[in-house]
Amino acid sequence: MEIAKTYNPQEAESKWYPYWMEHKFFKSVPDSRTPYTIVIPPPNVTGVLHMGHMLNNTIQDVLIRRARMRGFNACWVPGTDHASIATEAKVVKLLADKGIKKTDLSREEFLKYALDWKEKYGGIILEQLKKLGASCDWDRTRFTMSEDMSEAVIDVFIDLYNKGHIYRGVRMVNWDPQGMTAVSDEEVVHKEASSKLVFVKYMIEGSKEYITVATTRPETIMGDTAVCVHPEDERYKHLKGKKCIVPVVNRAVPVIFDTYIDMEFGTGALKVTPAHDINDFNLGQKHKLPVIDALTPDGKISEAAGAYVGMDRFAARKQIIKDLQEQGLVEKIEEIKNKIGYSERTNAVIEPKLSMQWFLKMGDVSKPALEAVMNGEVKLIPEKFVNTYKHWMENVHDWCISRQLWWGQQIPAWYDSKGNTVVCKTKAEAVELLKTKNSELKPEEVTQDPDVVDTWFSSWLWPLTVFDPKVIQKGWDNANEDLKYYYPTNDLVTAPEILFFWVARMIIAGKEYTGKSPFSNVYLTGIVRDQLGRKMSKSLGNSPDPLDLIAKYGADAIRVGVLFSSPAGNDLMFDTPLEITDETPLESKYCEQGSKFANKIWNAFRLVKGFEIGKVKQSASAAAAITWFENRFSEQLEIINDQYSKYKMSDALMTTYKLIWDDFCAYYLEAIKPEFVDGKSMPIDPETYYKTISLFEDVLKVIHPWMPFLTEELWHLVNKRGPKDSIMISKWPEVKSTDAKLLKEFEAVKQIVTEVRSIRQKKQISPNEKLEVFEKSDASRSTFDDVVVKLANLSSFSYTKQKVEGATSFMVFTTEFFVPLAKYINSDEEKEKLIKELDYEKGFLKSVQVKLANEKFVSNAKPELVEKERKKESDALSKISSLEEQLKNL
RNA sequence: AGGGAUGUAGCUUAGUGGUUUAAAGCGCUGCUCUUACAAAGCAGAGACCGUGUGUUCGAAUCACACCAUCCCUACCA
Repeated sequence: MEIAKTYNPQEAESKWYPYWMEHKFFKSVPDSRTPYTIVIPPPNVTGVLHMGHMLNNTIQDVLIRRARMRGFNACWVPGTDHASIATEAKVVKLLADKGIKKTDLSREEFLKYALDWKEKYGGIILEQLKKLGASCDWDRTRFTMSEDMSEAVIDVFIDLYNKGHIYRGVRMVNWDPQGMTAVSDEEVVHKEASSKLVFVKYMIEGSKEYITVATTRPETIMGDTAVCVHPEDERYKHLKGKKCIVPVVNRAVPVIFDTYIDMEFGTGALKVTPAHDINDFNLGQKHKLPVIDALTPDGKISEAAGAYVGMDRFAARKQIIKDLQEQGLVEKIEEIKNKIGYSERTNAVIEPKLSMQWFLKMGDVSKPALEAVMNGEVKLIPEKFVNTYKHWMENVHDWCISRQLWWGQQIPAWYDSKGNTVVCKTKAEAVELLKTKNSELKPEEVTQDPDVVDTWFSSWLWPLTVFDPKVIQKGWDNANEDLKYYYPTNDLVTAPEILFFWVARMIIAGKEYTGKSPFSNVYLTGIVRDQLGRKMSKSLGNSPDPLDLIAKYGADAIRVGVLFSSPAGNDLMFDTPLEITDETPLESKYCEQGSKFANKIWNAFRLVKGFEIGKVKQSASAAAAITWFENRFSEQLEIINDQYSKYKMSDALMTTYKLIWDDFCAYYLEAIKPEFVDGKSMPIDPETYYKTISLFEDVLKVIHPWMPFLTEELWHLVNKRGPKDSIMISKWPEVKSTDAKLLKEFEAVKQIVTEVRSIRQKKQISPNEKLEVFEKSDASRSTFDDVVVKLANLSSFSYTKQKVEGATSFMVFTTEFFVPLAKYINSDEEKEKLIKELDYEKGFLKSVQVKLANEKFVSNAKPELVEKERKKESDALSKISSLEEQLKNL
């Protein structure tokens, strides 16, 4: 069979993913094995795969594939999140394009459109994950708004309400005028902006005097109900009891005094707009001021404002400034920097707005969740996030959980016409309950709250309800087999930015409903940035489409590429071009390294496959190489396992990479490779051949979590396989005890080989010319002599008790080696080399001797350390005397 | 404004008081198409570990200050 010279990833990817699916290798059902479980952070139904998903899901897949091979019952639960605001916005826009207004539709009609949209587009991202090789149990695919999952959300709402954790009230909330809904504190992104600070004159009633206030939001002037100054402020003390005239609407409002005011800022006078600023609202409460809501929910000037009605808030701002300037009421305008809140979902400027909302009291429920992280029940990786977590949990505000949307779980609160409220599941129950408060109740007047709950109020149940949606109703003790088996899950892999949004809240819900945290470890990935350190985003145009990268380099290469330099919690500076356009080629050195690695392994296979088995005896070098590689493999595997256990993913990958490239390919395969004689390969002995196949299989196994497609392809080529076989379900290799002395000896072999190669390089001696090497030692033979002969291409490797004349020399550890090279020796070069080495050794010796001469070191340092230094000293001395002798002989 | 994190070769990282005078991968330079792989092989150059001051017999590693970058929290109109 002709084997392609280069690995073709596309072919393997299209072959093996369907194979895995067909044989249900991803599927998990409870059994007697120990479970290993990951629930996916459900991507939005509106989402498409981006680099963040790429990183995140590769890590999850590596963890789950390795766990599966280690004999755990591995279960990775996939699914999507309904994303209220984003999805509703998408559907509203889609309808608008068809000329349909949301307000023209009934709730049911709208939800039908939304569901259709979800059916059509909501699964795209999951299909994309398959291209990556994600080994999710697709039979368990969940959706946060499916009927059973939604019912659990409603049950939780009712339960928490009955426990007194949920309340309804008028509060200042973050209003998204584009999404036309409240959003939580966590969904507001504050960004620095340069704004105009407008100094506006407010005339004092019945006087020609005026007071100047500074504002960045002139469009809220119509909502002003006072001007506030500091009671100690000498400039304004005389205004006590006076009123001033609000411009535009010419309303007289009181001048009030409060220590809240910062006298230094602006003019020390603040216009008070209780409906549009949280602090003004508090001031208004304190001073019993009226509230005038000057804005409509969609961010336009309201009827109540009395002027500029219907104008957009930003247009109104400009217009008002212009009009005030014309009236001579603007004293000056300054440019200032301030922070402006934007909606995470729609990017609209957030408007503080008073409104009636539902809240979850966070005080009590958050305590067990804080404790779980502090006492190590939940480990955050890296640990540095514990501080951040603690800070947030100790300063947590009540959570606004209602959203003025239709796409989501409708709040199970019911009202009558007299202002009574009950919380329960069905209208029938509500009627009964309301009757106890209102004896004249007519069933038809009972209405349900039109709002839905925050999406996070549903996804915080994710690790529970993906297994048993009924757990809230039945209680943890009656949970189904799945939940009992898989919960608590093991690892959660997610981005630090949703540590509070989601992770903290899942712990809260887990603690509340099962008494247990939903996972043991939370691995927080870095943020994927470009080479300038900017977060990759659509709007910047610096984010490559992962599918394009996969098409170019192959999925395995990308998986390896993104993890090569991404330690936990540190951002990943990805190296694709700064601007992704159709013209610039999509290039990434990281991915290239990944694809070169795939090709390297592929070619190692080609070599092995080309071996011809013959009736020959195993060579000494092959036997020695096998022993060495078995030891080396175990030694490195132990390190790799340890790195995994510490979630040092990049390190585990790098160690694996070097084990394969350097040890397996560059040393092992070179050592066992049969000789070429007269342009023909000699046959290999069966023992070495079969051992090599088995070692190759071990090597494939340890890289399989990273490169599932390539390894599956080779798994089937390297040996005969049954019809249902897969490397996916093979066993992760065991660590065996290793011979440290032997490993150390081979390190010397590597150095000898390097030294000989270096001599060839310097003397321009062809790699084909065989050389002779002598080791100055009392020994007469050691295990790896034949390996040295082979790798360094020697005619002989022998031992001598005296120095060899007419030879160049080198040292490995403290042993001297000679290479007779009479015709190549150039004593000047030799001298130079020796002097350079001698200088280094003398410098080193000095640094050691300084330490040893220091009495305080000798008396204070641990005895074994002093011993070590003495050993260093004697080694250096022996090297120096040997070097000096060589110099003398030249 | 407050809090936190990070700063080690051109890039990405490892190293958290003494295992050679700082390690690796990529990149770079030079040489080699040697029959698995030029998507390769071989060799080499390259960092006084952000800056400064301390603690210590000894500091990349600990402390303090400063600088830079990033993140989080906060109502400065």
